[in-house]
Amino acid sequence: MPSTYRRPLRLANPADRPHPTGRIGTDRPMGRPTAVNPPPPAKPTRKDALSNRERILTVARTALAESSSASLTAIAKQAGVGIGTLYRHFPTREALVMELYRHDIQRLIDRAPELLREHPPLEALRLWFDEIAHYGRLKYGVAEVIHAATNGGRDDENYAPFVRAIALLLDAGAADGTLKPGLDPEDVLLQLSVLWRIDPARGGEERARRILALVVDGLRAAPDA
Amino acid sequence: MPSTYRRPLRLANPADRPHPTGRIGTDRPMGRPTAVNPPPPAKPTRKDALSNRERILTVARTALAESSSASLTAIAKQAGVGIGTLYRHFPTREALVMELYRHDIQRLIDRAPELLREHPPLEALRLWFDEIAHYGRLKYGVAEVIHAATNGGRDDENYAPFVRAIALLLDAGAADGTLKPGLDPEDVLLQLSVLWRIDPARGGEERARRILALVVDGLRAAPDA
DNA sequence: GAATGAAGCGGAGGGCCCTCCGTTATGCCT
DNA sequence: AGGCATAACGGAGGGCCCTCCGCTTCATTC
Repeated sequence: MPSTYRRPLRLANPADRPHPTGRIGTDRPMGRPTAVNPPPPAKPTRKDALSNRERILTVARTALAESSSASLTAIAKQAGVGIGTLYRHFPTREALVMELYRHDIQRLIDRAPELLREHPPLEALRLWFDEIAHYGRLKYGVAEVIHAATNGGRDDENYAPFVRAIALLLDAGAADGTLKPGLDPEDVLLQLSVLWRIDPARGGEERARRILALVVDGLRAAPDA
Repeated sequence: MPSTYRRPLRLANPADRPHPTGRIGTDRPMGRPTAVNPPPPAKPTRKDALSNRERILTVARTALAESSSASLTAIAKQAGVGIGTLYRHFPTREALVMELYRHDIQRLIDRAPELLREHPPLEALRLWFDEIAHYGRLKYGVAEVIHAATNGGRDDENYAPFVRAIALLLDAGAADGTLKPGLDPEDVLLQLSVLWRIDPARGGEERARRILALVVDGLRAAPDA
């Protein structure tokens, strides 16, 4: 019987909070970029580091699947690694979760242009939203992206592509006149953040769909113009 | 120099979390209701309890105004009261904040019927949203209400009236055909929860207004029906 | 005014988050 | 092979949240 600790889940003014910085792979003065040399989230070069990273991810995947609020301490322990190591690899909880969802998120991002090729913009947007609503993992993935970005994390790594995907859809809709022109993709992204506040147990999916439909309607061009 | 603790602000599946229960005023077997006898949030009867409660509120008001994420520990200490006492009075952080915002929230709720008397429904809804966007305190107050409710708190105490206020506006709009019929007020409330994710520092107010405008448009009756 | 029982107090205790930094061990170079 | 610089490790430490429960102090009764 674990404990009865109820996770904070604070509701703080974003402006209050400092912001974290990852470190792995950054210590190196980074001589001439060898080939593929993505900045902070670069995969560690040392063998032990790499294996640790994998181990953490494996453990985290199952642990977080069971209870999305599993403690990092527990994950570290179960992965046989010090808490400091976990943080070295994933400077924030979001970073860890993001890594787990990265594939799903990326697939979602890729879907935007695909859908646009197969459907008219408005329809594409609808379908895209549907995918988000349908796959719980995507919902939480999206939530993480928004969350990280909102908290001043400047987590452009994952945030920017997402915004671009939305912008793509919005622009297409603006071009053919079905959506309002000049919409801010970040506004829309923010509206999606509602999704993770929905209790999935109590008619979650249904509610999610309803709300997304409302959002789409809000984005449509005013027909009386 | 305080500390560098970065508040969790977790992003957990609501279903994972147990839920708290207040206690003050509930120990008494509550004989025949004396007159005004609201259930749990009843004001304590003992003199010391009452003064403590006031003291906590006073301290909390200024502390939270300074930094919306002030620690409860600090507040308790500053109020010259044990942490246990603080929790006895306000079983959760939301409860405390809610109490501070109670007046503002109540005023906002009261505004709904007032606005409906003075304006057509759609306009009333717009104005109501404007008030939320404009007063930061309301924004955070609203956030707390939603937050508490969303976390299975069944915090009907504050949640229900709010939902009713929205329902009022929606019904009026449905009646005169400017809003969609059959809208779920809780869906709308949930959409408002976006507001507190907006960083107030970076063009917050402007963004809030934009998004609220989108929300309203989403609620409007489809003119092509 | 004393007795008494329950409301209320308060802080220890368990759990978590995250940072810091002394220690370890790996990759690379000679 | 041996040495070295340093990437990476890991856990102590400081801070926070929240619960539990023995002790204190009102308020009420006699």
